[in-house]
Amino acid sequence: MSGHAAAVDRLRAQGYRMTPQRLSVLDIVAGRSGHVGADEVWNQVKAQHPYVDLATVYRTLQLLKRVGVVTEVVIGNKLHFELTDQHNRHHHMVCSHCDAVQTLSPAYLEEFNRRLRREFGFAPDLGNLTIGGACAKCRTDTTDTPDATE
Amino acid sequence: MSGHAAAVDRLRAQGYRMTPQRLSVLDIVAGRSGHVGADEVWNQVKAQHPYVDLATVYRTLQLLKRVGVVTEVVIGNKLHFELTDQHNRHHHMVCSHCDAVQTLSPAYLEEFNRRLRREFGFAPDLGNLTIGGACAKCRTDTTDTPDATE
DNA sequence: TTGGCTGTCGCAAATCTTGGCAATTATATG
DNA sequence: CATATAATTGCCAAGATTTGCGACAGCCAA
Repeated sequence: MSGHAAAVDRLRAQGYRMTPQRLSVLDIVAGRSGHVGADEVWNQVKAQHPYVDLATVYRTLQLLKRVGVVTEVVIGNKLHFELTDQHNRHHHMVCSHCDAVQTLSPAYLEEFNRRLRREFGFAPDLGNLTIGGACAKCRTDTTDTPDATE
Repeated sequence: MSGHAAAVDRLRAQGYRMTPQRLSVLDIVAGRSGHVGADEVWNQVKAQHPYVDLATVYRTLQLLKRVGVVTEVVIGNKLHFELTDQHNRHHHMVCSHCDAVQTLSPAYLEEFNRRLRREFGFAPDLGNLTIGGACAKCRTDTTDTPDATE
C-alpha cells in the first residue's frame, strides 16, 4: 500500500489516471518478490475483477513500465514484470537454455553506461537490460559450447 | 556466392542440409548491407519460390542464427537479421523512440564479458545484445528526459 | 449542473512468432 | 542409379502481444 501512493502520484504527474484495474495490476506485481508473467497477472486480476481484459493488463503493464513503476524482463518468449526497486536496481542474466534468471548489480555496467553517454550521446535504458547467455550449469551440460559469445 | 560455401559447410558440419529455401533466405540476408525484417525476407523469398511458407523463413533464420551465420537484432517489436561479420563484430544500440540503430564495437563490452564469466560462470551471448535507450537526437527532442536509465 | 474534452476499457481483429504433423526431399549407401 | 532414412517443408493453428474502435467515465470550465 505504501508504494502505491507514489505510483498514483507518478501517473497523475504525467496526466494518467489511477483506475481499479491499474491498481489491481500494480497490487499483484507489487505482491511478488520476483517477476510475474503477463498471463499470470491477468489470472490474478480476474479474481478481483472478472471482466478485465487481457489487453488492459498489457496496456497497464506497459504504462507502469513507461512511468518507471515496474520493470520489464524478457524471459524466453514471454514478458515478465517486477516492481522497480529504486534502492536495489539490478539487471538480469537469463539463461537461454533453462530460462533461469540471475540478477546483476548495475555496478557492473556503470562505466559502460558513462562511455555510451559520453561518446555517443546515447542514453541507454539499462533498466530494461537483459543479458542472454548460458548459465554455469547449462554450460557444463551442453556439448555445443556456444562460442558466439564474443 | 562466396560466403555461401562457408555457410553450407557450417550447416553440413552440424548435420543440417542445404535446401533451396535456405539458400534463398541466406542470399537475401547476405544481399543486404544492414538488417532485414523476417517479413521482408519472406517477401523476397517468395519472388523466387512462391510456395515457401513464412514459418520456414523463421525456422531458417533461427537456424542460421544458431549456426552463427546470421545475427538477430530486436528492433521495436520485430526481429531483424543481418549477416554475421566475423571480422567486424558489433552490438546494436536501438533508440526506443525512433528505432534508429547504431552499431557498437564489442571492445566496449570486453571487460564486462570477462567479469561475467569469471564471477558468475555465465557466458553472455553478446552477439545478440541489443541495448535500448534514447539516441542523441531523440533525447533533445523529447521533453520527458528518460531518467530510468540508471 | 451541464457540456465537452480526454483518458480508459472491453472487445475483436491484426500482427508477429512458434509448434505439431503428415508429406516431401536431400543425402549417404548399396 | 535406386533405396532407405532422417531432415525439412507446407500447412494449419495456437500463443503472445499489439492495435483500432466505439462506449464510457472522470474532470475542468462556464
